[in-house]
Amino acid sequence: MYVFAMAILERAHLEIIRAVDQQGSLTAAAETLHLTQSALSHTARKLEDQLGVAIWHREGRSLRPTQAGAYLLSVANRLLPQLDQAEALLRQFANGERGVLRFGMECHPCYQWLLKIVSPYLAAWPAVDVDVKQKFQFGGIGALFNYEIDLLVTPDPLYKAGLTFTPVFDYEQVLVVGPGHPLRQCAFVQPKQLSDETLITYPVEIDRLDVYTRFLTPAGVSPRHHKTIETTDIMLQMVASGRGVAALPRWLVEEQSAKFDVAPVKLGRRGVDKQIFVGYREADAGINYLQAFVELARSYRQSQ
Amino acid sequence: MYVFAMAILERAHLEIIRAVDQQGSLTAAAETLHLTQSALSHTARKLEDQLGVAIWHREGRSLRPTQAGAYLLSVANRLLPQLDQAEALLRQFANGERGVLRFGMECHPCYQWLLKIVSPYLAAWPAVDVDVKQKFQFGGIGALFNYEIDLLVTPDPLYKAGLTFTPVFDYEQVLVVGPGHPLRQCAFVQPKQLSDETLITYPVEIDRLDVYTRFLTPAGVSPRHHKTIETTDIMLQMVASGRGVAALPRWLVEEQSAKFDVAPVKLGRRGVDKQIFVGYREADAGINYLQAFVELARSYRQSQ
DNA sequence: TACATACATGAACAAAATTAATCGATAGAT
DNA sequence: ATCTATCGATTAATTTTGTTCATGTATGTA
Repeated sequence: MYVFAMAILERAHLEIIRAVDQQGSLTAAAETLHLTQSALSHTARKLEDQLGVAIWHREGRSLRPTQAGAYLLSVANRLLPQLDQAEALLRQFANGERGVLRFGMECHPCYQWLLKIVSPYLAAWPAVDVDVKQKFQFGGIGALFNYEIDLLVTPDPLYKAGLTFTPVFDYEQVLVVGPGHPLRQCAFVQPKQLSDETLITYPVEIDRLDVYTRFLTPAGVSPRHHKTIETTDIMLQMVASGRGVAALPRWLVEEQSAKFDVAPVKLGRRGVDKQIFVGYREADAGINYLQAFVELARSYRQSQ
Repeated sequence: MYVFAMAILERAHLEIIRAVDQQGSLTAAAETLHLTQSALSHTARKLEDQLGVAIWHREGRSLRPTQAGAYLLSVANRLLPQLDQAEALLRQFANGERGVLRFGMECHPCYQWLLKIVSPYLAAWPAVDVDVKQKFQFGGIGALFNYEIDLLVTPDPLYKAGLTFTPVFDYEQVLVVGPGHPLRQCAFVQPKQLSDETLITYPVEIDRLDVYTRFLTPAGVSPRHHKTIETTDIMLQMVASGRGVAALPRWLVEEQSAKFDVAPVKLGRRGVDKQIFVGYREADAGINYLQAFVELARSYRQSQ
């Protein structure tokens, strides 16, 4: 394995130089390296020939490092531990103990959900790092295929060859109203009842908003105004102060009702039920820290 | 060359990983490494098998690094330059451009002389480092044989097999007297004239002091007092203030006479002439930065 | 002087890495 | 849609390299 004509110094040479220094003789070094003395003698001489420098002074039957040898020893002591560590780390990669889990998020409630689940996961997998990305040039599915992310959290699974989606969270999408809102006491709201309201949503395309696709649009209704807000907290603040109504997961509203004076109202008689899925490449099914995340997510779903 | 069963990651692997990243494909990498595409493909696959980790995702006809691959790339970018630099430095060793010249000093005037000559030498050989040692368990010759030092500067050459000595400096050892000293006007001093004096010398054994071995002892004379002082400056200060007389090289006294009010007096009618030699191992005769030092020293001798 | 120990050497052998030839897949051009 | 150039994988043959075995030489020691 010579790769370049120029490259002479191999890892094995450094191992030999270090072993000879530690053991004090070629023969002893050969033993620790599980080789014969002859093999080391040959290799050492060849290295010296190629470098054009003596590495040891031969004085009778002992080897004393030359200046070049002393320098090489310092190189060996510096670089060999780094190579050893690299191999150890790769072994962790191989065993699936170490890795980076890159999440892609396609919806705002997904993000809220991930926050809850990531912290027990990190505790269980200390050698795994987590990264979250939210913008994708070719959509979440494309990011999965391009290996930009490893897990996609989305309400819209796409059953496509090479990808696996698993439901991890069920929730009901509800209307959120502020204090003293006329709809607050209703068992449910009908589309027409929003035609005079200001609807506040996250800033995404309308066909990705369930209030539209599964509630307003089928009934041919539009709200009087439509405002977009980035963050959930501000959105709830707006609703609590009577500036409009919003559509959010019921669990999120209930969690935040202690903080903001808001109440959930069912969307339509039947309600709007949603699911969040995680998707990953089938090729990655064997990565155990990835599987572990999916399992953890599923177990959370059971417990609710 | 496998050395350990454990060691997998070789320099060549890192070269391949770096080249594939830089060139963008196996085929292009093979070209820059002067190998065939097949060779790289084999080596890469074998490495992945041994590590148990994929280094690249194979997507159609392109290679995209996996997490492990990205990590290995960072290792390669960190370690390969260090290996390259080590080889470059060894090449300098091989060409005799680089090295460390370790001096051993066996006499105080030798040290004074070395100080004068080292600075032009360092200017001429910027890649050579100089180190000076003054204490030796088995004497200067022993230090030479033990490779503790590379050059011995001494007034006492020992023509022994394996060593070469060259005279590099001739000087006259003289008595140094202070202002108003009765001997100051004499053309020379005789041993008896020192029997009432205080003699100041460096702190070494008497049989290594030329005032004794070549002047006082042959005449059976001893000075009244004998004091020892480490440093030349303090010694001259003592002499200048009339606390005693000393024996030093004439050139040193003349150099310092501007600074201290001292004068040289010949030791005996004939004077005491001395030589400084540098000795080195014959085995090192081929080291050109060592030869260069000896040459430089000799040329200084000529010019004086 | 004999003996043990350490490194060097040459030839034979074993184990690799490398190559050549070929295949299948893919992206881009016509 | 088809063709073509390009890329990586594969197999078998070849070459190179590393290792061992047996032996030699030098050195320090009982």
